[in-house]
Amino acid sequence: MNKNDNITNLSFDFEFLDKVIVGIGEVSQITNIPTRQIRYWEDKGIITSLTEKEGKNRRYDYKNIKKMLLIKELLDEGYTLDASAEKVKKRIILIEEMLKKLKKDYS
Amino acid sequence: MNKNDNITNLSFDFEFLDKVIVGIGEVSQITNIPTRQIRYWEDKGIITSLTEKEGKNRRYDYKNIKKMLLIKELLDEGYTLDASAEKVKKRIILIEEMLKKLKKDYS
DNA sequence: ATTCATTTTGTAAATAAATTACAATGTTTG
DNA sequence: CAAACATTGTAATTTATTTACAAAATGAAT
Repeated sequence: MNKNDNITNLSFDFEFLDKVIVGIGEVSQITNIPTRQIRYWEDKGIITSLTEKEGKNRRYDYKNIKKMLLIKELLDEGYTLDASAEKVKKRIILIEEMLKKLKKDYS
Repeated sequence: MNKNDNITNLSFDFEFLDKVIVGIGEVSQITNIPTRQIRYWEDKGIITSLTEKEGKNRRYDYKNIKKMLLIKELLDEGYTLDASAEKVKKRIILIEEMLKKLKKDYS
């Protein structure tokens, strides 16, 4: 499969997933997590933003947005924040590996 | 395939593509199109934002970001803005149909 | 039940980003 | 070169975000 097939084959739009970065307000809308809570999680080191590299305001990549969604699910299931974060770590590693692999295969 | 497999199977993270909305600044970073130009295209009716529904500032969904990227490609190939927009319309319809279909199949 | 740690939420003042509406400058083509 | 098309500039205003303080919830253990 070649890069340009991506145009209509969304199943493999990793370029987009890889490029996309989103401000805290939009992340809040996407995930339904209050901005205040997102900042707290970041303060605790559970998620990370691209602030330093990108600008003055927080920017989150796909990996971290996904992380938030997963943590939120586990919180709802009754896990503590730390436990959720720990559990999610493993999944995130899988996601990262898959993204890396797919990036290699389809570019 | 069920909804929760999405967690590690990124090939089918349509939920994300469907939910994601991005501010004009981030769209500009993602696409390398100046914000000024994005606003101009919107003024011309070539792309649309979710401003009215969402808030005071412009928010773009996946479809419109994709549209911008495609238009940009065609502009580089020498098409005029209107011609590019017209050409892209057809591709966008395909993208929309595919998104709709995949949403139905994998949820 | 009260203590204690964890987690979420509130808010004011300052900074950063986006909007609008005006216009100016490029660019292309007949 | 004229004329339509397209991009870019910018000042003043509005909106969003940040930080840093603190106050409430929440929950578990003693």
